[in-house]
Amino acid sequence: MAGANTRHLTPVNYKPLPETNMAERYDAVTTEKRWQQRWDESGIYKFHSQPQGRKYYALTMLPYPSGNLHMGHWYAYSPSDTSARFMRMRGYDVFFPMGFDAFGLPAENAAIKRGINPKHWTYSNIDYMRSQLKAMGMMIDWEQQMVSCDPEYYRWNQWFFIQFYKQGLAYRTFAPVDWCPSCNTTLAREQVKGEERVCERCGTPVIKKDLDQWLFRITKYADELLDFSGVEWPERIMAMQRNWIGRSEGAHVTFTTEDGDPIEVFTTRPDTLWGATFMVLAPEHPLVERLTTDEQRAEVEAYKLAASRQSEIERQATDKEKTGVWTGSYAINPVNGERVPIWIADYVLMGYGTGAIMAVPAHDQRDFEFARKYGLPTPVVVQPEGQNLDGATITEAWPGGGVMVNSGPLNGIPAGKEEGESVKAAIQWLEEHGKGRTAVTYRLRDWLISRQRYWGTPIPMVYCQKCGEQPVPEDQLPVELPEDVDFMPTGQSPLKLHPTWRLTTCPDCGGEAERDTDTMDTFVDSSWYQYRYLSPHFDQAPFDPAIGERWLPVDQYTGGAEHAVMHLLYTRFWTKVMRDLGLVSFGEPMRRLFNQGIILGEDNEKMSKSRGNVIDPDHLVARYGADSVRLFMMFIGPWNQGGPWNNQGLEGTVRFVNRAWNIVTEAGKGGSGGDPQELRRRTHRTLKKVGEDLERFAFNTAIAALMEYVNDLYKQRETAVYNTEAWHEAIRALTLMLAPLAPHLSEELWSRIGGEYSVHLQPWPQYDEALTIAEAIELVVQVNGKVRDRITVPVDTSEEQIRETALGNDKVQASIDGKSIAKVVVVPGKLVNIVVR
RNA sequence: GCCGAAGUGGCGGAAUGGCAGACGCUGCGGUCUCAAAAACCGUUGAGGGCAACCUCGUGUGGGUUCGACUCCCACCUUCGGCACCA
Repeated sequence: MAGANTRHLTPVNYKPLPETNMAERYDAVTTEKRWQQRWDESGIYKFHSQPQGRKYYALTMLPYPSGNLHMGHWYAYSPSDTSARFMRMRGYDVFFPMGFDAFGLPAENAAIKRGINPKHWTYSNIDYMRSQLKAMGMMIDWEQQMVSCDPEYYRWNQWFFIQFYKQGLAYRTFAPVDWCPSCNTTLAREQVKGEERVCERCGTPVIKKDLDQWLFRITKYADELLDFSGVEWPERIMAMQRNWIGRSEGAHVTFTTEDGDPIEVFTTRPDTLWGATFMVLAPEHPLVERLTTDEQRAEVEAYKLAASRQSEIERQATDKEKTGVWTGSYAINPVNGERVPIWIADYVLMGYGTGAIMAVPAHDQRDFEFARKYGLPTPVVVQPEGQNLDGATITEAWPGGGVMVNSGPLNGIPAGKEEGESVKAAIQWLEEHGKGRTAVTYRLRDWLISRQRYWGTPIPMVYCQKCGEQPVPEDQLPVELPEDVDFMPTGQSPLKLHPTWRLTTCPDCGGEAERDTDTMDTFVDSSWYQYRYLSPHFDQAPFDPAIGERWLPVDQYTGGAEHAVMHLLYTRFWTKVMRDLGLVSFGEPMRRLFNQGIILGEDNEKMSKSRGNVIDPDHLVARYGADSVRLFMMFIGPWNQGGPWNNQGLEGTVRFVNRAWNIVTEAGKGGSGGDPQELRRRTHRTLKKVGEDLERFAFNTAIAALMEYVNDLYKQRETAVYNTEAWHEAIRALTLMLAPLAPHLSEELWSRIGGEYSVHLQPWPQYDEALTIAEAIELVVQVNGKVRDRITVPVDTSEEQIRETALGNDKVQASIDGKSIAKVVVVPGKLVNIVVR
């Protein structure tokens, strides 16, 4: 760190202020406004399309323009801005852009409820929120802003859609899909949350509908999305994505009905095939119709009807008793030729695997419960070591290991998935006999992107009676949203009800055709916005490749963890497609990710209007200034933990701002005592600590260190070190260290001590390692691990000398009390531990 | 059930093998003031002692170590995600 390029602090710029009797109070509110204006005018945050030196792309999740910045925004943005400023002082050319995720339902709902035009509503919100963001003191170049509802942005959503379509990555299908009855639109599987299966944005339970919908083939990238090599993301997010993708290895096995129809099943335990005594199909399985015998038809139909009427939640309740109905038919177990009855049951889902399973009741708890209920046999084929399970008497399934029994060629092989174990052997046998093959399934579904709403990107497809579906030619993009639309929530896309918009001509034959009237999921907008920031008005491609080459990818992304399996998965997918399209040379959009926690109300509950615990940042800023609010956001605790707001806690950082102001601007009395060298040590130790803490996003401890430092300076000011060079160095260092954390205060202080505009263009002061080392150090002296005394010794004291000093210590002698000394542990710089018996 | 995070004073938290509780809030005492606010100074884990000091203490129980909030094993609790996923 403190190498040849060390920039030592020089106190030359410090001009002592004239002594005044009356201390000037810091007026945060007017000072902040003044500097914000100056920053704007002087363009110190201007983006460089050619980075000056090492580039650092710091990105934070963009807001939805709801019309007001809340505490959550402050909690997300204060530290990310501080970090960006810090990196800039560390010598990087930092790009820290901001934009608006401007498509979405609230705009449309405002139109429905209050008759306001969604576009006007959105843009006036954006104007207001931009002024709020400026009031936070963020380091944003607003020239680089992107707004997703601008045609110049969503034009490229449409362009991407067409590229996806050409690559076979976008396709339309008619299928049962999740529908939110409150938002009146379909949702992607990721956007249905929890056991209650509720809509991600409004919390309403979703229902199933059969609809024609566009999907993106994210499943094609499932395996690649499981690979996180080369990125530094929180373990939690990677685990959630892995979990969501749900890769599961096993085999496809083909059973045959007595009529000769194949039924394919997926299993992770092909080794237990010899213990399969029945099959179960999902009630919706297409073969059920043909398999059902006349005698069983009434019962099967009744069961299917009942299953279809059950809500998804009821059906998927894990604790529900298993139910099912026999179809009347049998299949042949391919490994041993046995006849096994084919049942239908709602615990088998059409949406996973093949919608059909082989049931091995002795080794799968679900199958076991089902078999016991309906009197089906439960033969054991895996015998756990040292036991002798009997299929007739077991009371639960044995899913664990052991040795294969009653399994023909597998007998005697140890059960397991490893090389030389039963699963591999079974797959080999199946492949050799043409009865099955190794297979992988995923829980991940393709990304459904059609939305039956107005305020989004029109899907650039037209439907011609003669030529079928046709993409809109790229030179006709964007397909613009019409403004004269009725916003009645009918459950159909408002665009469908527009008298003329949907009528167009076929790009192929020129005949009459209709546009797709759905719009895209707004998560499409945020899947690639980080690229658009680089050149928000570029009209030849989604972004200017020359700038992209210099600035991409994002070095540090920050945002909430709630996007783990939505936005953060989609944007990884999108980047991989962009790579395959030749637009970028990398496959991961963000090298590092940090998830901030959630700021809570004073009652430790999530802030909400209904709880009445919402704290309005604007009021606080108007009263205390933005710096104090920023500082408190960062001081609460580790950024990734979140935590409760506390109004009195804010007073603490307000006080700190005033104390920092006072120590820099107020003259001290001086006095006797004090050691300039000791002060320099404090200064350089603080520089080291604060720098290291900001580097690792430990804003809370960085601020604590600065508080300690200011407290110390208050004491030092009344000693002879006041107004020495060491003092001036300290004041200057303090001002610079405050710059990323409290940008307005430090700018004002910097100008007061004669610094050249701007403090935000200054390099971060380097500490001098040699100066951080004390001449004398205090060592703890322990006897049997208990602290008995502290001794102060010169830093270069030998171990032998330390040992003797410690042993000679009065208190130590008293504690030893004649016992024999077994061992003396000396840890240089830390302690001495004397072990006695 | 599986995966992940966390458990430390009255509160937010600090310490990643070496002085537990930095820093801040709250409370208590004081300076200033006619008074209050602000500001400043002191104090604030529990128990004991007139005192110097002593004992206990980081969810629980074990273990490793000269030494454990920190590492290992088992468990408890809370939060987040997933889940009849075959």
